[in-house]
Amino acid sequence: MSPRRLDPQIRTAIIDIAARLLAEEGPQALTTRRIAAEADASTMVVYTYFGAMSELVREMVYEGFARLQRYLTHVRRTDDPVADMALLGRGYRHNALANSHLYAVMFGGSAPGGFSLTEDDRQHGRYTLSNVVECAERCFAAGRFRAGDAELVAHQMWSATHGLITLELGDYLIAPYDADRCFEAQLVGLMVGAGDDHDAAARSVTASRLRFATEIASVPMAGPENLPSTEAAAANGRRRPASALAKVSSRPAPRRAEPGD
Amino acid sequence: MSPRRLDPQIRTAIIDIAARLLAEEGPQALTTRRIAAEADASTMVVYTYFGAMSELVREMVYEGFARLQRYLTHVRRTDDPVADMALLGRGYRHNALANSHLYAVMFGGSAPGGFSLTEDDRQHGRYTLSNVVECAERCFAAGRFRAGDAELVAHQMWSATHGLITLELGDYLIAPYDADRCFEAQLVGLMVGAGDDHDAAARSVTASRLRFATEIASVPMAGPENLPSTEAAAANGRRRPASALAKVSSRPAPRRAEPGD
DNA sequence: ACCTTTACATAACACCGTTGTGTTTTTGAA
DNA sequence: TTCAAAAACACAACGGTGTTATGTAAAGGT
Repeated sequence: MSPRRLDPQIRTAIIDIAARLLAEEGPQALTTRRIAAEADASTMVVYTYFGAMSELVREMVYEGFARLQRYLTHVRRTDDPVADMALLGRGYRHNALANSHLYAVMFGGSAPGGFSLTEDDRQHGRYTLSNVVECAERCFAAGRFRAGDAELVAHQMWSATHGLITLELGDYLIAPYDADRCFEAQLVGLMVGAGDDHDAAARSVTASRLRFATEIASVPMAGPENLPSTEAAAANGRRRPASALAKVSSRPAPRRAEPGD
Repeated sequence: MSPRRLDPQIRTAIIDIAARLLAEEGPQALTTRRIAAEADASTMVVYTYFGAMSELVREMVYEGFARLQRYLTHVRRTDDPVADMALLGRGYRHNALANSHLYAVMFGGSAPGGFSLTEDDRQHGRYTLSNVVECAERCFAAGRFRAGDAELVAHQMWSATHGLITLELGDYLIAPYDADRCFEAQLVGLMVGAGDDHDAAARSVTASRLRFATEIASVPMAGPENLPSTEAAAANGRRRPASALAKVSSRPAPRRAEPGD
């Protein structure tokens, strides 16, 4: 027996290409033929390296959860836990807007290539809530939130923020009730709903706005090349291999307003 | 000149079939060939009657907004406007769960047949908020909500409820933090966040739960046959024309828990 | 050097939305 | 009543999708 091994660099290159296509041109650009063309290969690469298109999408979903987690873990624990909580919300929204197409896949919005979330995938998503749960407990300890179930509070923060973001990505929030305005109001409303005093909540939300630039926007976010099961392959200096059909790309990803004011 | 007119009954029959396919088998069953087969016709019917698949989807989206509006307008205006507000939320969720696939299309979740929302479509969606805005104003007048922007409050109610529903439809909310529990907690949290006293909010939310059966669950919701531009055609007694390939249908729409407990 | 196992390319299959190409049917006017 | 124009409709095709069968070339342990 003497098989022939897969090239891990090709695997990461495929993920890189797919992530770029999803980010720049949306889910309808995520086709096996398009990916193969960008990689100067045949459509078989998707099946030899991932088994199916949906598994390739799943790899990107994992990367998406990892990025979200990275943002949330960069929120510092200060003596104003309500401001920390608001900043977690800002980080969540920042990640969703920076990777809007991927966010839609992660939370059931779109399903390119027949992809569907498994229970394991969803558990990855719920795991990121642990940051919020811990922060809610600190809000309890500080006497800012009404004593209760921290995990339940975290779910309320999550669902409300998720809803605002999906409406925003669906272009449902327009002036004068644009996403930024609704988000700021929602942050205060969530803190008050959890038990905080209105004026204190407003002050903490304002404080979190100032921390956004240093704790969220500046988080080093490497490209999709370093993924799970990527190991080395980063020592290689070249970028992607300059595809044959580098067509002028229909439209270069619609510019969206950044959340951090 | 002497053209040949379209049969309005066929048009409504197509919409009926498409709505049933979407509801029972999801967006992936909404294909021109499948619709044509169910209608014992060729795929051309979709194009002669609707121009394109996306326009047929648009008709169903309009019906979806009409149903949502019908639920919301059946919430009575009582002397407990906070309970009215909570019941609006229950009606919103009830409609979303009863027409989950359609709800996903209405708010950007899925896009069968290359459908995409136009600004006019979204305006239909925003219009249903007027019920909530009016209710928020009554909450202000009753001294229950902190004085402010009724439309902004309505947006907070909307985005939070929408977020919980999309997470619920994506199977992200599981025990012990299942959708019902999160929703009840969210209702109270939203009212408190808008300025209501916690105990008063809890009482009103509980009161709204009792009103659900009579004001929401019992709303007469006719099938998709009476749609805009349907006019008569209802005088016809027959149902759909018993398609040739009434295959045993993969799975009969997953059963979901009802919100009104 | 060999031989097995696998990667890979090519082409095909079944499906999709859409669109030509005819034919059939309706319908207002002569 | 007859006629002809215009549109509905069926059929088949076109370009696209994910996936798979088939053949070939290359890699690696013996």
